[in-house]
Amino acid sequence: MTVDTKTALLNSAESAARRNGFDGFSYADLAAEVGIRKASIHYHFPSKADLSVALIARYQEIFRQVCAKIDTEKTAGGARLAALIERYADALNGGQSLCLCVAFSVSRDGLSDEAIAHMAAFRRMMLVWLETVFAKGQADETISDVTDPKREAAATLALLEGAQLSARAGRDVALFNAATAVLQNRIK
Amino acid sequence: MTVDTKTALLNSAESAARRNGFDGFSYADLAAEVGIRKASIHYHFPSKADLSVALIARYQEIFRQVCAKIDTEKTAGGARLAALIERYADALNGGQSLCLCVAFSVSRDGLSDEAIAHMAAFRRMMLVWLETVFAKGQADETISDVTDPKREAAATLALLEGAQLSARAGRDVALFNAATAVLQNRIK
DNA sequence: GTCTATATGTGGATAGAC
DNA sequence: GTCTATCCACATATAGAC
Repeated sequence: MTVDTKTALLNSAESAARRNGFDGFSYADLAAEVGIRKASIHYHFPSKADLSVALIARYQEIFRQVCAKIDTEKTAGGARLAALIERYADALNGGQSLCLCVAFSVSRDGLSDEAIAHMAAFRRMMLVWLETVFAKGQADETISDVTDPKREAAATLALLEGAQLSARAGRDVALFNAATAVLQNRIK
Repeated sequence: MTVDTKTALLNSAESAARRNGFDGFSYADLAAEVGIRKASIHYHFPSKADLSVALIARYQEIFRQVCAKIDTEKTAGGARLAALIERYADALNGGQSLCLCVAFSVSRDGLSDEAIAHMAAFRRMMLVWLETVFAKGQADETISDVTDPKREAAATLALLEGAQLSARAGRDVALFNAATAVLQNRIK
């Protein structure tokens, strides 16, 4: 199935941003991949800041659906947590890609205030969801040693992002698994 | 006390890199801060890749000393872990800076293979040290719920780096403390 | 919507005088 | 060691034809 130019640009940009960071690709790169001239991109996204906002907004919406899907497919807290960890592992693409939120976290410019606000909103969304997951896992005893669900949520998001970072740095998914092994073992 | 030009350049570059990433500063920036012309920088560091290697090599050496100092000042495993966490918190500079290793992990180019190898060596060094810390904390019972020291080490390094990332993204040190609260509470 | 052509800025890097 | 001057590549962005 073919996608419209705007979607093709978003797909290409997201892939590039997750591989090299938001400052790590240019309109020329996108143009080459999508098959139009770089000037044409400005018709869809007048500035690169506009593109950054569109990217992170779409990403947040996708993850909202991902979490919702996990909620319908899994009932146990532990199973839901395991599903999210797997999602973060898959996002690595063999050690080449990062979660868009992690990739954006290090870019210096190009990111408008609006994009930064979206990033914060994304993290808040994930924290809320993770908190309910840990609360459920504590109640149904599918996650061991749960103290405070809110704190567990904050620790888990940081752990997943940090594990991605070291895996990407070493171009080795095994590093992600090593960093998340303790967490995985808490899942019954 | 005044420092020589080369050291001043390294200091300025490290600060800039930890704030904005390795691709987030230019020779022009360094020149302005140090007070020489940018062409002069090439005398000390012919290419920016040379600068990246010098930066990460110096950083690893500093941390080798940091860990050694902690080992002499603290004996309990828990106290040693607490000291490292505090070091990572301080490195945030109120939410503006990252550990150089984290900052480098997201840069795309400019980093030579040599610099990447140094980064991997830095992480390995920290993992080895953390493993001994957890082993000690398990033995002297100053860290609770220690399962496998090697896995705990991998999880802790990822957690610290991830916690820095979210704190930097939100420009708020409280986010670092929130993410590390569970770990902190395991220290007796 | 996409094109060609171009403006404008900034990056790292070099040559050669002092 | 540091300077001035300059080069070249590449970035985002705009104007205007089709």
